[in-house]
Amino acid sequence: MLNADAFVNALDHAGYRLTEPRRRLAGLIAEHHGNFTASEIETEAKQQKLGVGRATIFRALELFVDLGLVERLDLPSGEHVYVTCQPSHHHHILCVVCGKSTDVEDCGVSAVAREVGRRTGYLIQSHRLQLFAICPDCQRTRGN
Amino acid sequence: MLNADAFVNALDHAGYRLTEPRRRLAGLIAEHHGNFTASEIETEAKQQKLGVGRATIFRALELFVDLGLVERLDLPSGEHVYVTCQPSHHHHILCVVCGKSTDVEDCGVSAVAREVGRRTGYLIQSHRLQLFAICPDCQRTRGN
DNA sequence: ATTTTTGCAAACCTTTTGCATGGAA
DNA sequence: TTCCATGCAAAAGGTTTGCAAAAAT
Repeated sequence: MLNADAFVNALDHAGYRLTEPRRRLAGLIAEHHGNFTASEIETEAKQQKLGVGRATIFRALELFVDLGLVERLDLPSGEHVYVTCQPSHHHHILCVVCGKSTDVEDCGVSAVAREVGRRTGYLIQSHRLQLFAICPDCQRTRGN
Repeated sequence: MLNADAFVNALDHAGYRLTEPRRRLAGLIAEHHGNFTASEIETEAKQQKLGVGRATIFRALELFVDLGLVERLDLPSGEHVYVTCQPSHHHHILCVVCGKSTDVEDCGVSAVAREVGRRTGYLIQSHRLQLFAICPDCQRTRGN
């Protein structure tokens, strides 16, 4: 979980202007512990009368993705969701109940990728692993 | 690579009607060695004057996905592409140059998923691995 | 001052849906 | 003949873009 300052600092550090809309969106995003969609952000911004337009939301999200603070994931349903994350190579595990997302370090996926490359003759450039699961909290709640 | 008959047989076996639009789309899809988008299929259908509507294309693709003959993947760009595949659990390796797709068996990913589950306390439900690479043919062609 | 950023609205693209017609079983 | 499937056109989402106005440096 990142706080709003992390976003603002990253913007500043990368030479982007620290505008009010960006600060407000940083605040909104930082409040999310799970995944979120662009339109959820839009709805929240509207409810809280933050006065930021749709386009600005998409532009800010793209910016945060570029800065590596946010990642866009594709659910099996095809829906696009965003999650905040640390800016390093990693994978994501998503709770299918509450939507919470956790970063996962490599855990051997790279080795698997390398192995597949050897077997198939493909020259692996990159890989993505997505895990869908039930988080500890939701396991307790639902008695699984 | 599946041929058009495989699609037709699968439809028949599952009790779906063997209509002309479905046969034609099966033929179109079978011609694809790499990935393809719904709108590519639409364009091709239009060029070849197959007389199948957009809606029918989406409905047929959904059907083929349900039958496990086609899978929908999400590229990092967010674009949705389809690939033909064998109906069993597996992963995909996509050539970033020519778009060709190859099925990959497990190769240890399940073990990784289990390991992650143990470490994080999440109860893993499913996983997806996508590999982006350069296929042997394209390696030769480009002298990599 | 200068340049970036914003909001708005419209455009765009992909996918879905309603419904009358047509075709398979 | 009875449903299932199709085509069309419209609707529905989600995302991007053009541009003049506003804000940050």
